[in-house]
Amino acid sequence: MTHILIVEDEATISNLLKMALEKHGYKCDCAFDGEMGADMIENKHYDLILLDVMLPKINGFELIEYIKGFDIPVIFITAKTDITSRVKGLNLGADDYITKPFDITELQARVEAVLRRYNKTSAVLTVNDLEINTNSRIVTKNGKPVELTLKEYEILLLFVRNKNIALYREMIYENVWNEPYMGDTRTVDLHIQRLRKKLDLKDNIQSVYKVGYRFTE
Amino acid sequence: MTHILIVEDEATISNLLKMALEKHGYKCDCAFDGEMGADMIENKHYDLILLDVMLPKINGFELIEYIKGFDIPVIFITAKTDITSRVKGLNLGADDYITKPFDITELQARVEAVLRRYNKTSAVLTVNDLEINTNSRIVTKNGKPVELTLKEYEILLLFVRNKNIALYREMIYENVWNEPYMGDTRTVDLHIQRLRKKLDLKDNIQSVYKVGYRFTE
DNA sequence: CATAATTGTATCATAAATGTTTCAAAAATA
DNA sequence: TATTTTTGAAACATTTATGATACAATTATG
Repeated sequence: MTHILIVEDEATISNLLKMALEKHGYKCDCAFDGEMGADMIENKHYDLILLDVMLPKINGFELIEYIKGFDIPVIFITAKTDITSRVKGLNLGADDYITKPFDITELQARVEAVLRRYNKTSAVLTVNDLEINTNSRIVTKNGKPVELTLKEYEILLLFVRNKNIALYREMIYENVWNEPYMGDTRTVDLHIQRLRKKLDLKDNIQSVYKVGYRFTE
Repeated sequence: MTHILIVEDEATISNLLKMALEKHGYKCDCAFDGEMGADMIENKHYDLILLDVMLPKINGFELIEYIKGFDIPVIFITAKTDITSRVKGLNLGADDYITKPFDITELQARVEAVLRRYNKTSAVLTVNDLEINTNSRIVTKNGKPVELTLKEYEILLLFVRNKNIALYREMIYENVWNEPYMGDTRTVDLHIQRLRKKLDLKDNIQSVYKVGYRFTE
């Protein structure tokens, strides 16, 4: 389980981040100021820190200095307008940054990229004759590349990362679309049908009546 | 991973350097005076040292003397006005120098040049019939030189160094332009179209719908 | 200072992705 | 088995992204 610490004083943003990341299988804790952040880092292991620059008590820059000794990757959160702070953050050793307001999908991609860089985990997911390269975003079936759209790709990724688990339509929708599921649409179904067709996954992607879908090997 | 030590007492400059270099894939540490620099060199391997002449405690000239035994290339940082120190530095064994205030792009080019000289790594990147000489900045296609503008050249370099990775527009922009990407412009797209046209890279530079572009062989 | 080269914006056309609707097929329920 | 509900499949409409071109603005160069 990958643990992420979110150091951010605005609860709205903090919660948004937490929800988005936990949906993708990360465990998140939140600290609301720099001091609290420092405390938490001391008492528990984290694999990644998301750090807002403008914090009460200890600010982001000071905290980064403090974190340095722990060898934990850091992604800075900063306002789009506040260029100088962002620059400063990177200087001090943040591994990446993301600007507010941010695109959740991109944030997730960056979190993964930073974690990959640190852990040297593979960027390639394999299921039978199916291969997903999360660096190049190229998907191959029996070695042959198959063009997937963004939604298709993200649904596939969700499935592969949640093998043998029946996923509710709601989960799928909220994970991929990053917005609340209002029910009664067939959008998810349609995309899954297209996925099945393109990758010949009739047997792997099973529909779970009244619930959603399940991916198996 | 190439490690660079920045020995510089002004945090602003130090940070600027670190940011610019880390964006281009170098890992940087900072020392804030000569003594600290000497310590760090003793305890860790560095591939290159950026060294300010005017330092507290031990000054740059003394430190250079000390470094000599380690066989690490050095680039001197010096004020524009202070020509004599520059000369002195070179005499003492600096491999290059850069004057404050400096142009980031030029600095990066010099860092690469010095590292190449030291490691005797090739200055020529080759992808199929495409050749990029990073010394002369001459790009040839099937042996024939092709004129590229600065932006085109840097985008191409970024692509060649990140083969088979889907790059977000934002990443491309911030790497090449060294400033934050505000979104919703077509600038990157346009330059990529020009690159494709000039070098006939329709197949190599693929657009990744809703994401950005990807360079493949 | 004038000219040329580069870079960036605006526009339109095209292509691709997405989502809704419809109807047929399948599954559950009684 | 009949009925209801859900899913599959196809066609269509809508939205969005990219390619291409022309032109404006900026920056370099002599």
